[in-house]
Amino acid sequence: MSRMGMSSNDHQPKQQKPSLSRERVVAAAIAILDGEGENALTFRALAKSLSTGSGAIYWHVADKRTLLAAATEHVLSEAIAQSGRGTHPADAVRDVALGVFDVIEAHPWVGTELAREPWQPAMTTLFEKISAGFDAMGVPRSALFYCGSALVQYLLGFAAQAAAAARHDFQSQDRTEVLTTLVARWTQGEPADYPYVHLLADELRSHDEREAFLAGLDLILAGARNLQG
Amino acid sequence: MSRMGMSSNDHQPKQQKPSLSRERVVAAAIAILDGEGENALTFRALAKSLSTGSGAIYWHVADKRTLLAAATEHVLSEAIAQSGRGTHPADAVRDVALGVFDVIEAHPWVGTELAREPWQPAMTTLFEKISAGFDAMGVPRSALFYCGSALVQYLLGFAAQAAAAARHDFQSQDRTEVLTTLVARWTQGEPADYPYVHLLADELRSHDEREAFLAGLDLILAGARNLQG
DNA sequence: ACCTGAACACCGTTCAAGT
DNA sequence: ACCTGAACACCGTTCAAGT
Repeated sequence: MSRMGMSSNDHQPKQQKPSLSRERVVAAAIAILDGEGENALTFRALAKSLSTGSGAIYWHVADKRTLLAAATEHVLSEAIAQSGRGTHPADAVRDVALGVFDVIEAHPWVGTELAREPWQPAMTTLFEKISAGFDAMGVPRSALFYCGSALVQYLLGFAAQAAAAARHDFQSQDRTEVLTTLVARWTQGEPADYPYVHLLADELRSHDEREAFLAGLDLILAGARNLQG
Repeated sequence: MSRMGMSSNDHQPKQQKPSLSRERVVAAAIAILDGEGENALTFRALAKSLSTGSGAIYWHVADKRTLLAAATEHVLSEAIAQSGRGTHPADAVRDVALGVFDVIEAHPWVGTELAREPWQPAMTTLFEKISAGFDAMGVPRSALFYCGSALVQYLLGFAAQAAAAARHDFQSQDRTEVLTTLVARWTQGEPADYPYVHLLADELRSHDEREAFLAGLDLILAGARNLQG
């Protein structure tokens, strides 16, 4: 018990690089996806950021699809596992959906991945939770499946849209202008034929994303409540 | 035996190949997408099917993203333009959504494309139509945007799921088995923790796709009706 | 068991050269 | 104006060879 101090650290070992592991690979992939965008994730870039060869990565993950799924699972599973609180069942369902909303806002590439591969393991946990919520809300057994599916689809649609928006913003910064140009191109100089689209464009410029998400969610919840007993 | 007519085939004109055009390129792309799947569409395959060089295609379409968008637009726009009939406004909205449903069932790659690039021109027309429907249903102006967005997102989520399912079916034929294995992997031998997921799996095996789609749609319509002034 | 990095089999896209 | 097809700059993935 003598030996105070940092004797174990005295002669610091030469900066030895930590060995690879599946977790480190996934963590590095997430860092690239978050920091440089979806297109920046290549096995070469990943190998460089891990100071290794591109072939080494294949020892820890089967292929790129698996890597993307693992990255998605990593950021999604915890959020979903911890969500679902709320005094009323409908609040619990809202809380689960908002958990996914927040993850996608923070990591838009998760939206892309969910839109391509909806049934990640974490989404199964999500389905379980929201089904339990609908059940507690009094939705009849026979309609549980429809309600759960509808909510998941609403979520996936939001994921797709958010991811596409993030991709576009990534390369042309000016969100408002992009939108105006887009609507103008759509309506091709006949704005009178597309009054609602122009309303959409105005709302898109001013709306609060989270609020709109919740409003859509509430439509489904109201529809589900409508099915009670 | 030796001489059965066929005189109409006498001195056939020399097989002169028709010149390329944007429409022919898009049509050939659709044929490949429908017949051989999304992965089969490459500029080389396209060039071969058109008996030309891969570089020639670039004279008619800017790049692959544009080509995919044009193909999507081609199969989607007509369906959407002709849809929206119905005596009651809600029926009209249903009819528009079902139009997209049918297109995706017939061309699953449209689902993939919509999930990646939601705001194709045809989708703008769709938004216009369903907004008009909600308006006619009595939804207040301030909620039109939410209702339209929610319906579009539900549609996009369905598109993503249908496309993913089609991709999986494409390479492993046995739909039922794929599903069972998937659910088994998700629930990792603790089926008691995932009762609703097992319900989902059972329903997925037996449900009618169109009916489920409509049921989810009606949740949103019911929610919207709930907003009536 | 784990890592290296060159090599392979593709891609989308470009472009000098042809008609 | 339109087409050709080789060439370029990437990819994901493999694999003999190293430790």
